[in-house]
Amino acid sequence: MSIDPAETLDARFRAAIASAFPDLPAEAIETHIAANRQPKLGDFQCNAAMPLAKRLGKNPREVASAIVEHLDVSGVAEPIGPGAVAGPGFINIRLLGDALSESLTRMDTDALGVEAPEHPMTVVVDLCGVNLAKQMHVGHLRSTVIGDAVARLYERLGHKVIRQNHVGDWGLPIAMVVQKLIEVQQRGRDLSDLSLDELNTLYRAAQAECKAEKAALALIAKVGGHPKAEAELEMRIADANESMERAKRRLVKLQSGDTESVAAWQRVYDITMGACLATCARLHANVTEDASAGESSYRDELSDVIDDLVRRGIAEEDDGALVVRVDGLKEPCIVRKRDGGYLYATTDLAAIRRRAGTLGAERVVYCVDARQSLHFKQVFAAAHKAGYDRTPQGKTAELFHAAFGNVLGEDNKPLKTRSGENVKLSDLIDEAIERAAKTVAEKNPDLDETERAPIAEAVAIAALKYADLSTDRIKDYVFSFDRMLAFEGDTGPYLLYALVRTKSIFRKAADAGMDLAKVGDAPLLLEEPAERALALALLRYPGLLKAAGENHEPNRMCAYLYGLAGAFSSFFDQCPVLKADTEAHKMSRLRLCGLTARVLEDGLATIGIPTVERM
RNA sequence: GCCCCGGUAGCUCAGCUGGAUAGAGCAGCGGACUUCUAAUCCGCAGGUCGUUGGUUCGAAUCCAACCCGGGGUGCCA
Repeated sequence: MSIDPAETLDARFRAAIASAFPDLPAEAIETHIAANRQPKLGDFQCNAAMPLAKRLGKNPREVASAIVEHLDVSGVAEPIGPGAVAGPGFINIRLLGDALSESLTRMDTDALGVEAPEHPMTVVVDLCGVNLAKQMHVGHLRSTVIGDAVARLYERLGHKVIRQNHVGDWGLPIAMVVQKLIEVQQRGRDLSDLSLDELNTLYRAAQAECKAEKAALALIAKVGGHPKAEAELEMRIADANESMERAKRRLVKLQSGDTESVAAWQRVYDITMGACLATCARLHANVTEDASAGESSYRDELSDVIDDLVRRGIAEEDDGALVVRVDGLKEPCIVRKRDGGYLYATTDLAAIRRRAGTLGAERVVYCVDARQSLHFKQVFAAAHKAGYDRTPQGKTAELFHAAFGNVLGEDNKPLKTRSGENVKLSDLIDEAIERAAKTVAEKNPDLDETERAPIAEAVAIAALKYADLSTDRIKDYVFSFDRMLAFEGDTGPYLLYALVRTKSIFRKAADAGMDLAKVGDAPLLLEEPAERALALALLRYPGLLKAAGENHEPNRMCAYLYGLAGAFSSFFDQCPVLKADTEAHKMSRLRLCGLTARVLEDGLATIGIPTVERM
């Protein structure tokens, strides 16, 4: 018997359907066991009769009756007679209290009922994706937070995870800032105390310098502008062109390993990554230096990829560019520009080749902005055509784009500062902590200063991450400190609060001199509706974890944990623990508290949300 | 033009891949605290699930068309 009652019921109903309809091929049997929508009617329901009736051309209620007649749920559920068939053919199921507590008892292990996978996979998770010379901003929040959660989910399920931070650390834009940095250095600026802010300023200056206003010139040429204005614009374009030429020359030097260029590049890299990894650490996101696999790391593989694509006839010339055409997509994947330069598609192909071919990834999950969706369709298809998605064992890796939407401001437009700039992630974290500290101080004045600071930080990060993880990935979401830190309702702090209450009661019990060593073996008495509801919620954990992980849907874990916390809060409200009538009830309820605590902690840790002991 | 993604309560969002009377949280109203941490719980009210057709025992969910919003769309990333 499985820990999950739904699985046990699935097996029993499968058997019943098979014996009721012997002509039905085994693979055609679907039991459609689901949690009952109305707890009044039962814990679970079987919805198999209706589709089966359609297939067999019979009356669904008669089919349901036939299933019930052949059904054996002894030891699992209360007897199911013809009266359990409702509506068009639903079969309502109520678990036996004993079966419920037995299942829960067997779930109460270190693994919390999560079984090791039959075939552990190697999974590469592409996350974070910062760019050199730029601060981490809200654009990186989701990739980092969701990516880390996806990675942790796979790890928790027992797979091998390799995180890859596909740092934007190569190409012309980076050459621009390197060029700029060297110019500044030549003017006597000592680079030893260079900050990321300053680098960012240099980056923007370089971008501005190189941007020729060709569109404006074309317009003036067409409409006819003031000759003086035109002359001035032409001069600026000449300057821009010159800056661009310098940047291009710098890129060539960088690519050829020129000492001065590489040193400057390394400086840019170190400063940016230092700040990036520090921010990831503040976010409790497991992104470290050894996850870094920037675009620069593929620089020596690009020409090889191109040669290979050409040699094997996978890519073809088109209008001077080199493209890979794939079935079902109108737009081909451009892998080399007319001027011979490579594109991000080229790097991404090399990345897939390395991830599947060298790292042995059977799955690669890209936690990247939804706007890249066409790009990934093209690259995935091109990689498949070229066989770059093949593992050393000859398997075809599954490539997923775990796309996500924008973070919006209260005005429903992408979140920006008042001056229209990207919001720095570190500023966002600072403000969240500041606000959380205020509330924590308000709600629990008993905490002293040294205790309060780490709690405020955890609460803030939990609020921030939960807000990002709890909605459907693909949708945009509106960022609001007030809502995420409101400490009421569906928020990170609510979950932490529920956990804190499970912890607090153990401290109280210890103070009262109870023997807590025996709690782990206490028989579980599930009598009150709130106890049953909590038990049913707990038992859903292993199945939920698997579904949330394999489908890259952290929001399902959030919804589950919120439901569990709610079930616990109701239980806590309705069932006295330390003041229960009998010793057996005290112990049973303490064990429920302990199990709830561990599932909450495990679930939160699995999506990268920090927890606290008290708040 | 073509392609992708969204549209569910006043607001912010779920909806387990076709199941019963569409659910939460905020906000509103009404209850429960000399507390096992009320950052909570219980209840009330709030909906033509963008629109119109179709598929079937049954549709927020699948199909088609259209409307609105966002994004992408051959040599930026």
